[in-house]
Amino acid sequence: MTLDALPPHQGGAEQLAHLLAQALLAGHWQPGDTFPRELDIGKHFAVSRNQVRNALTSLTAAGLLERTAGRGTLVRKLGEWHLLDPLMSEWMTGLVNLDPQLVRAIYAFRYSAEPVVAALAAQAAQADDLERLECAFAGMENTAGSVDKRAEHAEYDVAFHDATYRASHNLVWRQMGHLLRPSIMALIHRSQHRTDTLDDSLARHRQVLDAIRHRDTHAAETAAREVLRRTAIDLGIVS
Amino acid sequence: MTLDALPPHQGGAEQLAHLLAQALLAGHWQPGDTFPRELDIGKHFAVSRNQVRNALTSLTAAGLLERTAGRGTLVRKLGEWHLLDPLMSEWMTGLVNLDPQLVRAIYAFRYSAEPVVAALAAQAAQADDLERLECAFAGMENTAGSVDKRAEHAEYDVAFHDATYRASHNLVWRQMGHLLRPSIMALIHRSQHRTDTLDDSLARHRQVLDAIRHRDTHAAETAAREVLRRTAIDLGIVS
DNA sequence: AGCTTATTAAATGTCTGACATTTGCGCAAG
DNA sequence: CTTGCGCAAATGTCAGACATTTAATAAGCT
Repeated sequence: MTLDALPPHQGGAEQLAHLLAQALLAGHWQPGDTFPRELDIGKHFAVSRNQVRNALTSLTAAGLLERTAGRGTLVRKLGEWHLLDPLMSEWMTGLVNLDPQLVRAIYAFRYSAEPVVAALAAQAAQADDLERLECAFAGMENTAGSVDKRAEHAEYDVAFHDATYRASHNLVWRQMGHLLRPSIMALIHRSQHRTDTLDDSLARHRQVLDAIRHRDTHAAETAAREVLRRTAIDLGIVS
Repeated sequence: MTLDALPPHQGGAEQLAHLLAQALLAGHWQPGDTFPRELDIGKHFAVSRNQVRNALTSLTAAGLLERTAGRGTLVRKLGEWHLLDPLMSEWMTGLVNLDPQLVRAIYAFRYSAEPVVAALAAQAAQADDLERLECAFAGMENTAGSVDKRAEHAEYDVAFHDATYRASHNLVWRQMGHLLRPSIMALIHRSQHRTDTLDDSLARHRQVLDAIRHRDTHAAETAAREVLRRTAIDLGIVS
């Protein structure tokens, strides 16, 4: 695979990393392939070798590439990616053609984890946590239905789930909130956003909120599971 | 805080990063403090500015530092650390004075997560997963009791839990296995390793193994919880 | 022919010095 | 007291040469 198919870029090693990462995530290179050389990348995008090296350092840290002196740069397979690296979430967000295997894996994780997280949140939530949750839910309500507010709605959706993870008051769970963004963003492109499904989604989210507010761990657990059942349908994972 | 208290190092930006990271994790600098400048670090350890920059790049990616041109390098607080970065696990492993808040947070995560993971493993485990689990468990048995095999025993302990995460056959859960190593290694230094507690720990691990082997999700869930109750006692989190 | 050993080419890694850019501070004019 | 200018100090960037590792190739010996 060559670099010719990639769009131009404008300034900064971060953007270059973003560009190359999205190409890798989209499967432009097969695992095991040799990635273009530093100098070639520099020529193609008209950037210095330093910028290229900085970008490739990020990709290597994220487990997307494997570099060894003399041999070159190899593309690693999906199983080796560091999915929990915050940079990965950034790169995955907004990517239309995310590997279905990946979407499914992240969903399966959320389906098993979020009920537990919601239960923890019901135990540990403070006043500010509830405020965040309510604010996010209100935003979801206000942006529901309008077609041109779909992106905004997704942001509130992300905020709601992120607030749930934060409310667990556990450092580890909290950082996992990064994974939500790409998962929820994938919803925008895959779901039809019919009115009745949106209402259903809102109702299930409200039950999570209420359960956490009433400190009902069991209800929070089942409500979170119900939200994700709705999500699975919208993602097309189950009919 | 100065660099004078740090041990010398020998070659490689990775080792330098390891050294500085452990100093940061041990709390040698307070959050908000300004970290030594690149040139000073280079002088002190007799390495080039390149090596220093490479090391600091890793620490920055892990959320330990925040660098801005002109201002300098600031130390970030514990809540900002990227605990899920594999490098962090490497750095935390073998650190004697790990922040109790961190040990507790990781333990709380495991206590809520591992029952779910064990249940998933009971559903999804294949033949090779069972083999890994049995091999690790056998290693734990063989190295129990002997004082000079404590490190080896811990390795088998890590392998057992890691095999459980792997057996869930979920890409996200699997990567979380990194967190196990520092958590379990902390056990070595904190627990008294009396014979009866070791026997008890082994018995509970065996129940997890049996439950997964028999594909009993509920039993796996409760057995994993029992293992972690034992761990909590050994960690001194509960009496 | 087959195996071992130099040689060479090609890629990433490293060093060095200079320069660019950003930030915070001091100082002076208004 | 505020504003603006300029200086100093820190990280960021660049360019070029060099070092190191790796794989392939050719030479040479048995």
